[in-house]
Amino acid sequence: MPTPHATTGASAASHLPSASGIAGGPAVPGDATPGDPVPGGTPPDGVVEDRVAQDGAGEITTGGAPGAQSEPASTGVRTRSQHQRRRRIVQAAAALASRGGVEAMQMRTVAERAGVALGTLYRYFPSKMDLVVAVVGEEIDLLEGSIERRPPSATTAAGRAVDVLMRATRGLMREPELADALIRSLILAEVDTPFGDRMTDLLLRVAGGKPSAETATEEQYALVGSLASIWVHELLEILRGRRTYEQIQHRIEIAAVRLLADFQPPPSTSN
Amino acid sequence: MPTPHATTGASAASHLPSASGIAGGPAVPGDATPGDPVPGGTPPDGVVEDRVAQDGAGEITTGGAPGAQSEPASTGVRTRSQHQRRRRIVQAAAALASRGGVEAMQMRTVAERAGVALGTLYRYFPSKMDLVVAVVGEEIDLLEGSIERRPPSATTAAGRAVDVLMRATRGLMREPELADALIRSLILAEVDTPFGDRMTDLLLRVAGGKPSAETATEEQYALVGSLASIWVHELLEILRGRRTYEQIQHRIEIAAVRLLADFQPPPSTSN
DNA sequence: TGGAAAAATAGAACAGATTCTATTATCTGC
DNA sequence: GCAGATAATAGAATCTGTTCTATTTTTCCA
Repeated sequence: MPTPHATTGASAASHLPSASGIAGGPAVPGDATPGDPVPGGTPPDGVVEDRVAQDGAGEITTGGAPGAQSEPASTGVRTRSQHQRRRRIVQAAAALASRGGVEAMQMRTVAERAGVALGTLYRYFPSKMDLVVAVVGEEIDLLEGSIERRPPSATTAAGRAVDVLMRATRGLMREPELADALIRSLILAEVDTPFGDRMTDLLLRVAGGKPSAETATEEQYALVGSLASIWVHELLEILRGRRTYEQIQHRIEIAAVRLLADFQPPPSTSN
Repeated sequence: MPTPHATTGASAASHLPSASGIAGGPAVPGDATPGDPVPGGTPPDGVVEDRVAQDGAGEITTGGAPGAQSEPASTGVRTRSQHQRRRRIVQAAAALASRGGVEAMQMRTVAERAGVALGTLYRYFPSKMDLVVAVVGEEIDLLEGSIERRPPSATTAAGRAVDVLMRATRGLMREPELADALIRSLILAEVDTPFGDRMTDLLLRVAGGKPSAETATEEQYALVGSLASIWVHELLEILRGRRTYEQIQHRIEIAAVRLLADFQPPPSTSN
């Protein structure tokens, strides 16, 4: 059995071959035969199609990410190739996770696929978890983009929230293995999970209507946060094969209607 | 850094030395110098005081727990010593986790402490996760016992639910390391998490007032389940040091009031 | 342009979970 | 009381995350 270690994973239902992105992003060519070292040069091209090729929030500027003491040398030099390297790493990681889940996303393998040394990979991402977080970050970026392009239109806050959550759910479920890996890993992470929080902000935006912070009462924030945690839980349940989309949607609706009851009804009848 | 591996853990606030149990159970003598093989015979006595010495739901009857094919030999023989062995294992695991968290709960160490061979440990618990699940099971047993002895008295369903959840929270927080280890592990487990589900049932009981199943509408079950998932999430947040008891209580109250709004108000003015 | 600093690299090394093997102990049915 | 089965044991071995070292590249500045 090639499935040891703590974070055992994936027991999801089906697992479609390609297509990735929490918001229905591009597809994953995914086929490049595994064992394929790619030593020093010749970095593998587009393991994951494109997946919003933005330069995520990098860490490695020059001063060193881990616990380096050397002067932070403000010169954000070498940034170009570093960004590319970072991208290649994240893409390789995502591609690997899309298939075998976290288990397949082994550090050594990611390094190989990305064409970097193991040590380099660790310089960019101090731990596997950090890598996972990075991958998730990209996924969420995709979702936010999707929401912006096609904002939820329901007339009630609950309706809009459910819309967003179900959209996110379907997006994630396109790659059950990846979703499983990411979600579980994030829950464990001690790092500020960009998942729950970003999701909460996103929900607050669509539910409250106003993106401003003043609209967000402490209480509203708590309520939306609760809804987000319920969603995460349901996501885990569907991954465990204990829920269907309908059940999830139903449950989230039930909870959303009560939790977001007194949020300003429709964003406005005009818009 | 002695903190490698995926499931990095514990970043909790304080960590009192002894006392264990989600419901404020007995204390943990915990001190028996670690390295102490205890080869074949002489099993170590009471690593963890007593911790509800019930014979949990064992698995190893004789037919083998894993994926054995041999006839299930109904003869539940050797069960006596096996139960004891199982108990010693779980106790050793709990004791170790009470201190260093999951990290300290190393399979080799647990085996040593329990006085069994590594292979035997794996025969009883196919993976570390299974062991964690077993430990959690005992913790929940303690909570249920506590609830039975001193049932929540609030007049509203929400009030009673909050009472139970906060009691559970405080109980778990007595051993942040253990709590952290257990909760995180469970969330990951593919096995039917005895955590969320058992907690949900417990909540449904105190909230709905009636333990019968007919009272539990599909919807009520969903609502209580949602509350449970919110609680788990808050638990993780407090473990991450991002919440105080007050905040958790406040958030849970906010959610409970709305989610359990139309549950039968007081269980009865009499009682 | 020369060289020091920062990055990368290859690859060994280490740690802990899980597996496997050979051997011994304990039962169970007869 | 014995033979075959099942459990348990000791300990080596495997696997993967993480760390460490020596060396080479790359980048940048005086």
